[in-house]
Amino acid sequence: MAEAPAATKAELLARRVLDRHSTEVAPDLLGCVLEHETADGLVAVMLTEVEAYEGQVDPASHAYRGRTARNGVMFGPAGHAYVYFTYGMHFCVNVVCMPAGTASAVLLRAGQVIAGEELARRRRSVQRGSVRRDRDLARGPARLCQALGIDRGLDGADLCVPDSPLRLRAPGSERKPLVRTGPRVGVREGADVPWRFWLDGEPTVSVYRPWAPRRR
DNA sequence: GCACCGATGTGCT
DNA sequence: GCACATCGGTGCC
Repeated sequence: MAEAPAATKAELLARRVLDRHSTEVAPDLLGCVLEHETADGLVAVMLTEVEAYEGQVDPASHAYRGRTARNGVMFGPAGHAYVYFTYGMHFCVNVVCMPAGTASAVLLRAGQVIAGEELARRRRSVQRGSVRRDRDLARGPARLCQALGIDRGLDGADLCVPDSPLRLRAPGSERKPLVRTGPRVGVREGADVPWRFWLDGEPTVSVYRPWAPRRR
């Protein structure tokens, strides 16, 4: 019998770890592994960059103006995926934090593909050309979703149960690199809080782009 | 590496 | 209408 890939061995992340404020959960998600199993195979990504969004008290959060059909999952229990569609063509995935009734979530911005690299590369190459560098496979929130094959169909998926197709695993036993913080990418309101977290020296971390006004 | 810009759907003001 | 929790291509340094 074949040995299971290393990425599938670590234990699932306990829901209680996520049942806190996104600002506390976010740094703890660095080094964890998000994996998605489909008929095509399994892709696993070790998270290297995340951002915290604090719901109704955070003007940059989708939940700031209350519950809608789109953001409903954010108001549910911790440990589920909030997947949204943006810029007319991209998906992004969040891990929901805090108990039901309180909206709080961590946006998964980037990671390193540690299993299913061939499938990830195929998914990323479908839309345009070919991906040259390994580090670009899941560098950026929309690219991370594309590499993992995540879309709105996974909105609300439970990340903390073994029979779910989308799962979150605890970090490996290696010593975790230094966590760095800074302002969130691409937000105007709420640009003053350092709620972006990333692993120091990781080449998979996305490029920081401060919000800039649109031209016509 | 950086600046610019078009593609494109959805949820708001 | 317009602003987006974005990306990939082109042009330039």
